[in-house]
Amino acid sequence: MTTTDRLDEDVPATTAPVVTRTPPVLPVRRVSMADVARRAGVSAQTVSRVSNGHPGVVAATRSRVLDAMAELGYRPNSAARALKSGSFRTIGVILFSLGTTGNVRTLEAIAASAAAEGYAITVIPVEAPTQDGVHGAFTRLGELAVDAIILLMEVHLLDVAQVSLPPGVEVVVADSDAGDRYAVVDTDQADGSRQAVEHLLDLGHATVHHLAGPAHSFAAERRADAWRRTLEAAGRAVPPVEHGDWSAASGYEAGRRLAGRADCTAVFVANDQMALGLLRALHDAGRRVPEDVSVVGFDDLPESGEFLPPLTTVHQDFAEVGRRCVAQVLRQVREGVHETGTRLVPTRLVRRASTAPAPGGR
Amino acid sequence: MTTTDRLDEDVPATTAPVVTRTPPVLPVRRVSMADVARRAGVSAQTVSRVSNGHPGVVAATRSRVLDAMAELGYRPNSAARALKSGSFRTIGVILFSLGTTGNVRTLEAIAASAAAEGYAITVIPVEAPTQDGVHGAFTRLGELAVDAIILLMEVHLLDVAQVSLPPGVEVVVADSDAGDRYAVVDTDQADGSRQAVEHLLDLGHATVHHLAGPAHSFAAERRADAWRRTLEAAGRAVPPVEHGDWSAASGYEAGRRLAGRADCTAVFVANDQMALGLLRALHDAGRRVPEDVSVVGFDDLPESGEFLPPLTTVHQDFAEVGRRCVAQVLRQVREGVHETGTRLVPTRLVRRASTAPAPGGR
DNA sequence: ACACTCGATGTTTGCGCAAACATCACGTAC
DNA sequence: GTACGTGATGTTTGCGCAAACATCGAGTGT
Repeated sequence: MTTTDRLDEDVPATTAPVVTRTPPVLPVRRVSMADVARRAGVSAQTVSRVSNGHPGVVAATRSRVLDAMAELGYRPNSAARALKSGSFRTIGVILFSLGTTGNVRTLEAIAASAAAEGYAITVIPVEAPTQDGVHGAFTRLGELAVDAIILLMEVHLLDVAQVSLPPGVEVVVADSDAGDRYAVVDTDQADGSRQAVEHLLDLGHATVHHLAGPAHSFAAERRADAWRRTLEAAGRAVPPVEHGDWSAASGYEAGRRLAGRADCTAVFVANDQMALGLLRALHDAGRRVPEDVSVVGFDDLPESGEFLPPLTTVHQDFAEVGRRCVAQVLRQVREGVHETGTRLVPTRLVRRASTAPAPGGR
Repeated sequence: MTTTDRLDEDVPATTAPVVTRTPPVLPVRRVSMADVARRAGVSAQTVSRVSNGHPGVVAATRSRVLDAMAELGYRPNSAARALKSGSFRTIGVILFSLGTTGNVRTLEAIAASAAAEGYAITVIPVEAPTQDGVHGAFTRLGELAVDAIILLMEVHLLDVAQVSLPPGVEVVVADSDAGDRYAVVDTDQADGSRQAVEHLLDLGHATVHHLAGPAHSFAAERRADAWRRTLEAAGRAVPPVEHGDWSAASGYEAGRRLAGRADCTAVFVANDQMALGLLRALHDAGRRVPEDVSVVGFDDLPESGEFLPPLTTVHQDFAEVGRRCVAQVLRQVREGVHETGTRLVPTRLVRRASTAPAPGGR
């Protein structure tokens, strides 16, 4: 330790755990339309009209009502409004985890798109059933105050988690395969993988190894499938697949195994985080990237361009996926139709410094 | 290009943009308690009692009602319930961006804690006012169907975004400084920074450079302040500060500038993403880490252990921050008290491979 | 000058639910 | 046998809002 003490005394604002209480302002019944109406000397209906911007209220009356609203601090009760209108103006997003970049970025786009449409987003994390018997509070999703649901997970996991979607609520699915039952919006996993593998083959590599995601993952399967098909279509050998769990640490482990294979000159990694770990494993094993081994990732994280070396990867347009999910689900809600089928969002390869011609050519 | 065509034809499920429509099932008025009551041959009130698990319903009646519910697919209308009870069982989380790891991880913990308490989370992204005049749909936060709000941003940004918190709603703030007005839960930024700087000084570095976050950020200020104080308390020179915007790319830029300073043997970086870019900049400049330059980050991302080299960093317990936010805000809601004051969540230094004794000792 | 139109505003009503209160059928005490 | 308690169930009511309908007054055409 050096000489400084804790610095707390100098920064009282953040460190003093002082708790002041203001007395419970006792059941302050919230001001209702009737209160505003009384104050403004009009009927409740007129307040409603002003509140909703309906026409047919003369300017003088309108401003009198607005003044009353401001003085009383009126804010409409959305429960009552929802009860009347039957709509909550809210979309539920069900997901397993916020731990993956894809989910988060998609959620962000969903939230932004929904806000632009005047909808709020309710996030519903469902727990893996690995937890002891106690399930999350949302086994009864039916009670959620949402008009529609976007499922940001694989459909079959719903069963695993022992939750069932409420009937009569519109659903759009991302990141899964259920185009026969639901409207699905997804990244074009297959085409992105094809681009990645072809890029490596074009560089002269005899074949391409693959570090896949977890076995049960739909996205991981899609990417591995497309990798295999592309190799087969080009008449190349299909090396055994390595599996990770999407984490950088699992990428490191798999990378140690791959580094040991002398024939491994090119790796297509199913996401950028695992690619990060793989890069470190190759570095530790003395295999240079890209001189000895070329690496392509999948996702294009904001920081992938700062890896050592900057990572060539498949760019996913999470924002577009989110936007389309919202557009689709709102269309279903508004038009009252239930649609099925899959819409794919294109991907594109971003070439950086982690890929190079095969050592020795071919 | 190699020989493969697009693979689409082989994977019809994900690629066929077929849209089937089922006819709008016309105003399917949702089944209400009255419907269930009629079916079960009881009164609506009895249905209500069963629905809420109230005692005083004989077993035979109860099961008759439950059967009717199941047959009709009844699910309670949360709008009506909220209208009666005055509570939505929902907490709003207001944030600027889901682009920072801290926000996301905290949000995740908030969602999990809230779910455990039977509360849902509504995410409200507010837009930076840099957008042309059009503000988000949530300028009128007052209409949100929430019982309380957790503010995951700096309070003063509310003004910047021209939104104001609805009166009468309980608020808890994270990642900001407003302990005089609100209950605040925050990471102990100052102590974490102190640990980082002292660690570097203990390793024999004459002083420590700092790559700070954006100037307007509260967290960035706190970390820079503590860095400066710790150096001053140890009687060391305080080098000029570099600034980034939290992104890895900005870390690279700042790293290029720092790499040019011969006296720079130790850098405390305000977050791990910038540290990633800084590592690459040092590498590109031929400065070895940790032999020539030691680097300490802040956050401890899941992948920070896979950087090249694995990053020594300050671990933030985002999950604990989230949990405390929920606990605090629910306490305020349930007990009807408004509290102020700040609670700090401790941090700890995680030592990995990016720090080493100063070159040449001192 | 009269009937009539039309815009501004007020009144009634019911959304689904759950407290509060009412009723009803038993059983028990004396 | 009468009175009364007890527990199960039914009835009434109103939460806050906004459609639907009612009313009212001022203008318009002839």
